[in-house]
Amino acid sequence: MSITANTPQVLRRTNLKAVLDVMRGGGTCTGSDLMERTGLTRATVIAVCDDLVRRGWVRELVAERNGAAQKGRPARRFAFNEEAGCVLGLDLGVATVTAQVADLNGNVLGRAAQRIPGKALEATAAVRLETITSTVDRALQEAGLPTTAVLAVGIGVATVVDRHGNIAGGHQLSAMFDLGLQTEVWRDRAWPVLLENDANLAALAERWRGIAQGTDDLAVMLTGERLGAGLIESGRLLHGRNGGAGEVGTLQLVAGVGSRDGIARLARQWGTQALAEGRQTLIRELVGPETNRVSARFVFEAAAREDAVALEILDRIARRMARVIAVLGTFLDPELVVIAGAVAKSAVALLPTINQELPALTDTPPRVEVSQLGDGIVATGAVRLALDYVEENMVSLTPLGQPAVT
Amino acid sequence: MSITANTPQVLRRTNLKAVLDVMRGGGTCTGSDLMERTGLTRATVIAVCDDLVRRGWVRELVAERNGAAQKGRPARRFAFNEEAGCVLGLDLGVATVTAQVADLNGNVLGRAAQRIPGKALEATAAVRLETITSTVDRALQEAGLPTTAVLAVGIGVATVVDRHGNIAGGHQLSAMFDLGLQTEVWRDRAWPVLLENDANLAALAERWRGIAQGTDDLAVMLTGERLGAGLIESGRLLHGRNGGAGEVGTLQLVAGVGSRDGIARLARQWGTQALAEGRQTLIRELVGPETNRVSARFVFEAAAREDAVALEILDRIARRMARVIAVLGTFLDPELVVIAGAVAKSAVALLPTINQELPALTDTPPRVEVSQLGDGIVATGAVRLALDYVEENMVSLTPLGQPAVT
DNA sequence: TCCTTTTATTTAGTGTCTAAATTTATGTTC
DNA sequence: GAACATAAATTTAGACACTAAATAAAAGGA
Repeated sequence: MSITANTPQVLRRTNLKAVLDVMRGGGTCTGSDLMERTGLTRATVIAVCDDLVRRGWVRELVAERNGAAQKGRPARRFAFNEEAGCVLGLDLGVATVTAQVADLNGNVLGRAAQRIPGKALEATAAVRLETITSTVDRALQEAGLPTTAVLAVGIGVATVVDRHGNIAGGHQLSAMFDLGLQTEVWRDRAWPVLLENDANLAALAERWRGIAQGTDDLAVMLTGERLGAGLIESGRLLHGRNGGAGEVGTLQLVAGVGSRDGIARLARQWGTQALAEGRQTLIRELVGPETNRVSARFVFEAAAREDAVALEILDRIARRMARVIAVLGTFLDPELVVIAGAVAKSAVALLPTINQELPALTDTPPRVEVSQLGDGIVATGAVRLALDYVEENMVSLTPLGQPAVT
Repeated sequence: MSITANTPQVLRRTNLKAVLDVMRGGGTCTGSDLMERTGLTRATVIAVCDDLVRRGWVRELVAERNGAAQKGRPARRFAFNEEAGCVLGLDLGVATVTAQVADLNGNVLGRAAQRIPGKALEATAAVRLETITSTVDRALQEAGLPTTAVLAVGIGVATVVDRHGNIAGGHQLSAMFDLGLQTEVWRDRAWPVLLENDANLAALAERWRGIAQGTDDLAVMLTGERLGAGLIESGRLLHGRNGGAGEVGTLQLVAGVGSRDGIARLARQWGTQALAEGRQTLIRELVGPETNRVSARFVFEAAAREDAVALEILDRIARRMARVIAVLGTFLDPELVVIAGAVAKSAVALLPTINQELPALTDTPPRVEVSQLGDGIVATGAVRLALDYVEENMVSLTPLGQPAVT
């Protein structure tokens, strides 16, 4: 069991990959472009391209005289064939299933979302699986693609997943998501299924399409009902021994530092408490006189209107977040911490307090930003995860509508 | 700028490396052994071995009839040539310089240690460099090796170092160690110099020769006057954006959680305090009546003799360590946390309390152990760092006493 | 039409591997 | 000791993948 390369064909595979890496991400390439970017000779580059076209990953464009007068023999133009297949990104929440279908450049071709019917927490595995499959099928239908087009499926779940994609038992919600997605379900569809923690996928998403582009060291706090962090160091996700890395929610440190609860739950909790104490606040108006069912939204709205009680709640939340971020910053030294999740939009209000608190808590406060990616963040990360898999294994996968090629 | 492989020679280089990886770590190999371990054919394996012998990294042993009667043509026997060069591991402390010389299997051939003359904190760069060089030369002399035998130098420093081996400015002690070791000093000796944080090297050492062998996810708390952690996830050191990962000392969280100070300093501090308060304790006897200069050793010794005040101090230290370990465990999910450093031996006394405290602080308490490596831990890690470099670059380096080979 | 430019393609040569045949150096058996 | 068995090394032939250099193709411009 060691790093072995044997046949000369390994060389070709390496070069196939090198050329694909250059081509991917759009734009057309000429042989000369590829020579420059890969360092290979023209003969090799063309041979590799022909190989890729034959395999279906690349298409050759008809030589179009493109504007500017060009001397010399026209170059053959190649482009990555983003339609050689698609990937699926799933966000399995406690109550909702979200699916995205994307082509191999990551362009979203279809979306679907469904609630788990009935009481989500009590749903059986069968009901859950049924919902997942039908959501996937709807998204594929919208994209106009058959199940055979799917090259990989990335799935985000709200529990601990180790680095091999196995759900770690004994954790909160672990039973709920341990549905045999990798092996049993979709066995007939033969999809490679990649499970990952939702906060980790949020981190992939921020680095791919969010505010963390170009950042190799970051933490994304995915907050809502729960609180979890996705950690990327040197461009790689951190999992820890059992996938528990970033599970800041399980930290029960001295009062106030630990926080099993996300921003939304804290806002609701403390808002409800304020009402129960009969305090004078706009939250009462927003909730209505009849009930005490505070939602996070009401607290943030009241705060936006300068309500003192709501502002105090936000202040408490921000201080708690600052503490968690300070610890993250000290232990991992990320370049950037992103606050993401259901309440990200409202979280902008927390930034001033957080940034004000941080210097007192750590010598090297990280930059803190709020995510702009919105609801689809986990599904987007799941798409990225699936794309990573496909890109890594392209040479051994068979693209859509192509016979197997050796 | 992309992953490129071109000539068929790349294949050979990969296979050279594969064969070396099998051979390294002692023992002799026959062609058949290598065939099995690398998956290459006999013809290739022999060709690669001949190549390695020619380059000087491998030596062929005289065919010795080894005990058991062997049918067939005797196999040629090859062994990694651990004397093809050596590496240097340095531990630059605030007041002391420690050097180890090791062969390419990591066997220590020479050691030396020297104190920085005069007041260490006030020593000039010139004095410091002089001490370093003379310590190195002594160690080489003991090993009986010329400076030309050195293939790489690993250096541990007690400050923040980023993943490229650059000392991050603006940190505690950063100026003290930023001596131009990589470029200016030893320019004439042309050694590759690899700088790394001391706690990180302690982590490498524990994984190589210590209690963490076979562990891919671990944290090593290097504690003494300072407190720093070396973090390994999935077998790789974590640095963070600026190398600050693991600098738990800079954490100024709510009372008691932060800890700029290591175990030794806390023991001294709290011991001194107890004396100042005039409490009845064995520490007084150990220190002597004349003075109040408590050292950590006295506190631990008093505790070993069941002194109530000393035991209370140990309890406080253990609780503080438990908090830091709990945070580490929660954020990074290591398999193992090792307590190392000057006070490691005494730290055994802390284990019961730490293990008792942990479950209340985190849902997933890591295993906690005490290092057995002793004083040389950082230098050992530095040797490992240098070996890693040499092993990675073996194909492009020139071993001792060999002409350059292409 | 001829020249220049840029690119593609072909050809010859080299390095590396595998697979199969051959040789070598031993032990075993009669 | 000759014949046989065995395990390993070595040689040979063939397959690939690459480079480098020569050749061919497809344009624009004088």
